[in-house]
Amino acid sequence: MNELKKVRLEKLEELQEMGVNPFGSRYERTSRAALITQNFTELEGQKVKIAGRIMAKRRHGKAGFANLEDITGSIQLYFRKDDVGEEKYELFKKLDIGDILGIEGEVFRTQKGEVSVHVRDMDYLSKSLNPLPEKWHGLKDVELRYRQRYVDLIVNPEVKEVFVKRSQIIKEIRKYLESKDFLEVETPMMHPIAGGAVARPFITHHNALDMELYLRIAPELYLKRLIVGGLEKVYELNRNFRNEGISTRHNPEFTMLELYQAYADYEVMMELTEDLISSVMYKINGTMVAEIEGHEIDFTPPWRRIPMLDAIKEHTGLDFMTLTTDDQARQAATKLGMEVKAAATRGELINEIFEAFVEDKLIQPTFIYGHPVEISPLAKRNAEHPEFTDRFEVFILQREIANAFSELNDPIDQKSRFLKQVEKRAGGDAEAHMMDEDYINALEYGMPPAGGLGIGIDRVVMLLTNSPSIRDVILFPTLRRRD
RNA sequence: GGGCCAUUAGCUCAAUCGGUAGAGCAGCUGACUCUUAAUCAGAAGGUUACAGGUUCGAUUCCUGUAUGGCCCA
Repeated sequence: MNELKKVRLEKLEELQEMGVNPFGSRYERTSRAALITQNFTELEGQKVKIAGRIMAKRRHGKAGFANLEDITGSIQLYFRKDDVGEEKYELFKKLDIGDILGIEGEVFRTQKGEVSVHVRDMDYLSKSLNPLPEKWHGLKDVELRYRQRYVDLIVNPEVKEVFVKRSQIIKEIRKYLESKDFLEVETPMMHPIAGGAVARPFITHHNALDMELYLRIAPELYLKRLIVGGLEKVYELNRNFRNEGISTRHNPEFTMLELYQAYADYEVMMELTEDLISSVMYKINGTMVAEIEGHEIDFTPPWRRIPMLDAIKEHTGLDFMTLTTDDQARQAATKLGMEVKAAATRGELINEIFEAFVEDKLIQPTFIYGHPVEISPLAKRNAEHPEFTDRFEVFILQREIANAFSELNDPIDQKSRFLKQVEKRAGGDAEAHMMDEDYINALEYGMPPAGGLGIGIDRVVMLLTNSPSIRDVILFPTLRRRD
């Protein structure tokens, strides 16, 4: 144990010897730190009771100052031996930065003009035993910041701001969807069959049922069962789990909004997406244009809409309207310098070329639509070009933000798509879809045509808070355990 | 999974060519009844991530491990 902690433990004992409980209980506050400054004219000379954490202390012999912080901000405290008495002044002298106090005193303004509380009485609410990081530089070590987010939140005010904003963003999304009559539902997080996305799942085990379960990779198939059931407009805003690598844009558990609207299609979803994200942007930041990582991003709708094949043509010169066979596609991809698997299909290569040559060019909000059917096993085929689907993804600042499509409601086509996925799986693709007979069964009862949309909430929060890493918008990001 | 980088006092950071590991903040002792990164004086605080190796001598060079960061897959 380090010296600093020992000193604090000794102080704790001294407090107890003085008859002071270092870990107090309920404290009725009459005001808050920042409110005192805001309402100074009404509060001047009035008695207030506040509580919070001591973040700075300046002592001058028989008087001194401290700063107390609560959720609203900071307020200066003024202690005078003559006013609080010998015993309480001893307590003030023993105060450590980090201690949590209840304070009673009068509001006044110091000679230098700072609104402060002239302390008359103080209660210990919690003695802090661990020393806090430095007041000026805060906590910089990113590993410590993630592992001990509580310390990060205490000393780095901008971190608190990000997570307050995150909460506001999610609240605004819910308000928006409620105003459009969407019903918020909760579907299982533990799935007997992991479906609805291309990803590897986490596996867990139910003891009583002696059954393997998967943490969900997406709620999609359950939400569409509800569309079959007639709920018409549903959404779920909650966690998904994918057993994949960790990066600045990936966390194994992440928050996703999925919504489904009966009798709509992917074009309705485009309108909804740009309206939802831009209006939340405006509500949160008061502007449609944001400077993010050196780029000026304009969220004003309508956003650019461009077919995937046109985007590829724009950035590589390749026209896949004329490259119609798998063979031609493989040759073209090889020419671009890509490593091409012998069995790669045209649709798969279109997707790979898009990811390799187009994605990182997409800065402004852009709808990319018309994805190949091979990589879209749950999306409706395009009426004119059945090898493509009525699907889109939204990219902002090179990041995939949303994914949506007209939902495939033909159970026979869906079954054959599943079978193709099962084949891929058998061929070693751990991300390929599993067969879900019950989902087919649901579709066989008849699912109205519907538009579906998924939005990566963490990535939206990253954009709206100008955070370069997903770990900056997740309170407790996944880390390796440290023993 | 691969590449590069980082790890030094509670925190933020130094340390020349391989030669006794330093500072600021915090903490401790003392002075100070309007300071606000308070000031002044003094003393203290280190398994240099961990395990090896090379060397008379390693924070420094080499190997491995751990954790983290960035990039790539």
